[in-house]
Amino acid sequence: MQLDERKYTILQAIIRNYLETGEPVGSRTISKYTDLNLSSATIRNEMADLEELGYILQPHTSAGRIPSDKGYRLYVDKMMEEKEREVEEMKETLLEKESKMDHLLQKAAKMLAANTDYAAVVSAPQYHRNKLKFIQLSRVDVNQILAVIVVEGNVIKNTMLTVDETLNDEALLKLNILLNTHLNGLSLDEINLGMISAMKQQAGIYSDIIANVIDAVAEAIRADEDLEIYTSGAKNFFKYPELADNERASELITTFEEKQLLSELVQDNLADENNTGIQVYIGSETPVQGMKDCSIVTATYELDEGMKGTIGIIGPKRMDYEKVVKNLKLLKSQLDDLYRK
Amino acid sequence: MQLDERKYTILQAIIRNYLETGEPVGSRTISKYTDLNLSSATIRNEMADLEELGYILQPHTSAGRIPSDKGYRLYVDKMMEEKEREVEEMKETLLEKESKMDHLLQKAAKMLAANTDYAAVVSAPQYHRNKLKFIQLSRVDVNQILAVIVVEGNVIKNTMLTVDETLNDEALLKLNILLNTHLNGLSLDEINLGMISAMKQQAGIYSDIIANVIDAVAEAIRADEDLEIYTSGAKNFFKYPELADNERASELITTFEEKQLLSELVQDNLADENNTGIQVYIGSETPVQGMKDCSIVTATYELDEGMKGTIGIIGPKRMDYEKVVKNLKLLKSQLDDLYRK
DNA sequence: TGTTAGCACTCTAAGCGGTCGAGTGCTAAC
DNA sequence: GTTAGCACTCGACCGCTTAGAGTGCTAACA
Repeated sequence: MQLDERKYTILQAIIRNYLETGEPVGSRTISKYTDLNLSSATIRNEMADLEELGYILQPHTSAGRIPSDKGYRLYVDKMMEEKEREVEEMKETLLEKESKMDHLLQKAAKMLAANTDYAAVVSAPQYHRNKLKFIQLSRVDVNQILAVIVVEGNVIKNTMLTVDETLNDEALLKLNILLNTHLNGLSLDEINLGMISAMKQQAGIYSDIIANVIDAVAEAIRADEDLEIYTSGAKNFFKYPELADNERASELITTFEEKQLLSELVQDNLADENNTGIQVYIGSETPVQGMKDCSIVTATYELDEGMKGTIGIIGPKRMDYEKVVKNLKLLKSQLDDLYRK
Repeated sequence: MQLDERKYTILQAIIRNYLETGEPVGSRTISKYTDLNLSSATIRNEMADLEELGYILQPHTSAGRIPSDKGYRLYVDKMMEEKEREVEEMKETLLEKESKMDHLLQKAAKMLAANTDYAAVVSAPQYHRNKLKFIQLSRVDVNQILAVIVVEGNVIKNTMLTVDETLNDEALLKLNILLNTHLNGLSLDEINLGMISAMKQQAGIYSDIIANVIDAVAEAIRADEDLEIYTSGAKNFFKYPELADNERASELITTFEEKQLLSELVQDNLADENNTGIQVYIGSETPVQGMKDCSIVTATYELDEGMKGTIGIIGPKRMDYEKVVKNLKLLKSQLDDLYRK
């Protein structure tokens, strides 16, 4: 058996209706809902076929049908093709250029959640190709030294070091020069042990300081370890009865609170090199444990060469995919443009 | 009518039992539960009195009694007197000295939530008496200057400035000296407009840079504007049926997610100057909207002179106050000691 | 051959009445 | 002052019935 034009129209009608109501939909409803002018009996025959093909499910005998994951998938794939351009003309920068990245992203998540009535996730951009740009040690107090480390992409890391020996300004200057001449422009892979021990030797009695700074450098470069994730709209889960029962809600809230559990999602998204558009995970397709009853739609934005982050929406499987995709594309294009003009 | 010894014993028994079960407790239960050796009928009489006095409530005729806010309050006040010392001997540092403050506090919240089975809140310490300690401008790129600002208490703020004119190293050094000689050791109140314009004049064509740096300084000093709050254990709300119904849960989760809504709590706590111990808010006493059905227990910790933060537990009114107080005192003493030895 | 009307069947949700048990207030007796 | 006893109240629970939605199947129609 094949999925012909009419079957797809009926499937589409079932899904659209189910998205609205959240209730299983029956043959009579479809018979009126579409302009196919078919009786409920005919629809029933087609529905039996669609069920056999695996696109729809019956929760129990004598209930209406609901879309299966496979059904949603088909629907989403077809829909995505159509909606491609729609967004282009809506581009207008709603986001002012916030000075602080974290505020900006938190605000983006909030906006996304508010616009869609689903839960939203935004990950801070991750910096790949990370090279050290600049190191500076400064005296802050009689026995305290501040190390400032700047990595390509202007990620800044500060570390406070306590020094026992009162190291004089001249020695500090030397250390600064030593660090910068050796390390500038290098990536993590390029900083090897030989280099480090050479530097330590040159630093003499201050080799401890070098060791501490190196540690801080390593931490600054692989910043992806504590990937920052912003969320908003957890309360929206409660708007959809199929997610709001205690057990499920508790699981979702936990995942949402322990933001690191969402990192899978971000990783999965960024890993996909040639993924320029929108990614949709339906039900069990999800890379995140504990969200099997949800659908997740994500997009990747790119602030600057190599600085990629993820934005996403989490909601019930019967989410309004069109609205979600539109919102994500919009936000994506805004973020993409933000630092590029 | 007066609250005598026996009435209090009965009240205590009612509360203890209710804490365990979450169900209204009847006279027969109390008759057996206590060692007063009174029949249920006598208990009933006393309970009628306690109800008249406002310490307990009857959800409906022929149901058992549950404690009122006033009843909890009495119970908590008495309990607190007794538990004062118990904690002292348990002090052992479970928290390793984490290098990163934010990680440490997030971990503290997590621990608190895990130990108590309630939701936990931890606020990052706020720095009062804030004085500028150190400013440094460094060239990072041909037209990029990094400004590092260190405030007393070693709060560090970085700002990246883009400069049009290619300002040379000598000029940069001058600006550094200018900034440090004028501003070091000053608090926000002490930096006035006259001072700023004098500096701008001396800076000549680089007055823009001074202006930008001053802005960053102002932001660094009043860091309390974006008070950082860490939470954990939102899922625990679902363990208590009286909080887990959709509407209430949604409200709680929202408050918990929008952490800024919890700032009232922190402010309230810190404002109370001579509050050295534990604060308990029962039901409607709460300073946080949307937590009227909860009890909140908080403590204030002090990392270093003037660096105060708040830790707290949010749970149902029938929370295990003894356990909660013990845990908070423990964590408080750990945090207090952390940077003091 | 595809479409449709009709019918018997299934299953759920909702309403109803009865019963049970926990708990109360009151009264009278100790 | 304490207690036993009793009538009363009220919610939880159980089983039953009913209404309604929706199905699958069959037979008739174009």
